[in-house]
Amino acid sequence: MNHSYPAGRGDDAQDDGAPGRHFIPVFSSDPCRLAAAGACLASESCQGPGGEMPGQAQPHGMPRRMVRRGEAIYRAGDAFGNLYQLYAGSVKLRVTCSSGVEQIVSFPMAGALLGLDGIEDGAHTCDAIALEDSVVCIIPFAELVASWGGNTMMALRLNKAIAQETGSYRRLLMALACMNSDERVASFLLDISGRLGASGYSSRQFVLKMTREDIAHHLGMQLETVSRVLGRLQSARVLEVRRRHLHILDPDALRKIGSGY
Amino acid sequence: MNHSYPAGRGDDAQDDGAPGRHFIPVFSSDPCRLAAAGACLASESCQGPGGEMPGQAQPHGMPRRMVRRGEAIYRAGDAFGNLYQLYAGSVKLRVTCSSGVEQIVSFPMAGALLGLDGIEDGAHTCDAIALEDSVVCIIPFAELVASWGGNTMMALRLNKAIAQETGSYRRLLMALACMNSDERVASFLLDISGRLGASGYSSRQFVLKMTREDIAHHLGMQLETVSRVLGRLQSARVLEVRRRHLHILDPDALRKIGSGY
DNA sequence: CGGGACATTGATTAAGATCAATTTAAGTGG
DNA sequence: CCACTTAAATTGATCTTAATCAATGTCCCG
Repeated sequence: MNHSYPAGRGDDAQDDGAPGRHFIPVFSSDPCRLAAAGACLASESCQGPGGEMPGQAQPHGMPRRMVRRGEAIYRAGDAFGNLYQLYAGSVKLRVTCSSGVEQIVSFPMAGALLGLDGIEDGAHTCDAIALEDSVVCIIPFAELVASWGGNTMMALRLNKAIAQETGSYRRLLMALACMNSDERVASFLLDISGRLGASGYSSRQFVLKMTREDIAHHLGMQLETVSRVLGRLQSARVLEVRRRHLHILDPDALRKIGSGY
Repeated sequence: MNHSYPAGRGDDAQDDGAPGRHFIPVFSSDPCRLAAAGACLASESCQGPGGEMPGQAQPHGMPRRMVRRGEAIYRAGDAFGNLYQLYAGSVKLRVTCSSGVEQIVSFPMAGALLGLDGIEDGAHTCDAIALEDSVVCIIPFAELVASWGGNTMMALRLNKAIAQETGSYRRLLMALACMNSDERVASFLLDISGRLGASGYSSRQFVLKMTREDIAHHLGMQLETVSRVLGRLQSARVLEVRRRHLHILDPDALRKIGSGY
């Protein structure tokens, strides 16, 4: 019962090949991990080690912007001009439909490319709201395209990025269409866990940056239901939940639940 | 009560600027309407009037393929090599998840570009199943990319096509997350109606090419529920339903329901 | 040390799933 | 062309899940 906060204290350093980073910092001080993944669209020269986190540094030659918790990076209706690479922090992408109901379409984390929703017809359709103080690299779209200079590979890279977004929507679609609330929450947690793990954080212990209401609006359910499911998973000794602090006790059980028993 | 089948007999020829085509033929004999819309990716030369429908003609210089009802154009797991432009007919895009539950992610109609789900990681993730005898233009992806020859405009056109697919998934997502079954069915019918209207068919009277089960699997509900909703809409004099034959009596009422009253 | 946002928990209700039985239409082959 | 076969659709009865309404608890921030 005597939890050692802050959560993220890794008892799973053997988790995967990632560096043992046991705390989840508010600000990441990594070099652009997109460059490492070959996924950085900004420029080929984005390869510097740059381990420091200077307030206004521009390792890509691209401007950065700091966004405080709750602030928008862009809003639905804004003219599409830039893509944004989320350098540090986390974000919710929200669509508000005419009747005022809101849906969270995704929770991008550090490394994600934001703003693709503006490509369809020149205006953004989502609000991108920071869930914590965050930093984005601003990538002017016109410059990006110009920088390709007829290099088809670069164009295909963007294609793939958009297609990946499509794919993630398709997966969420499946969840909403065919899963019950337990399954939805389980697969949501596994998604978060997996992405944190892939970024080198603990995939077993972490802090949710979003409210229960955000999760509910993401999974197409009510916040009370989210709370109840978490409670149930805790009773079943699959999770340990303390507010936003989450500890996955039994990943296998969670996976089983997430894929429909 | 004495319906004049086949449905599609337009009592709404004034519907929009489209040519008065009152029956829905199994085979369309239109020229590539994608060329007209500037959306044909296959080639710039795809502009011929070509009103005839020769079995193996290749107006794009691209091969065509005929698919019979129930056949797959491609299947999940197939290596991604081609895009397909649906020249005539209609299709369901189906994802089957590990637990065997299936979800219909979309119902592409004539003009649609198929196969984009393969771009993400080189293999298709959906089955594309013909709902009726259909014809597709096969567009080898490598050739398509090669044909751009450094022309960024063409790359951007494909970007936009993928982004549109993303957008349509986002809209379906909203429907599944925030709408009740009446609203879902109404907005589904409006979508079909709108797309038929945009293609020059009657947007008021048409034949659904898919089963109730397909619709249910698209909207995340049970086929019985689809049937009941249609029954209710019929009682409310919003629709006239006869099996697959559908007549929208009160489009305004349907729109109201579709957007949450 | 409050004050307010966020979260949990309980009781009740309603929407849709599920189970089950017909009904209807569309092919199919004699 | 008609009887037969089968897939699809409708309809009814019941049950389950999650929504809704409401109260209370807890933590974080100033």
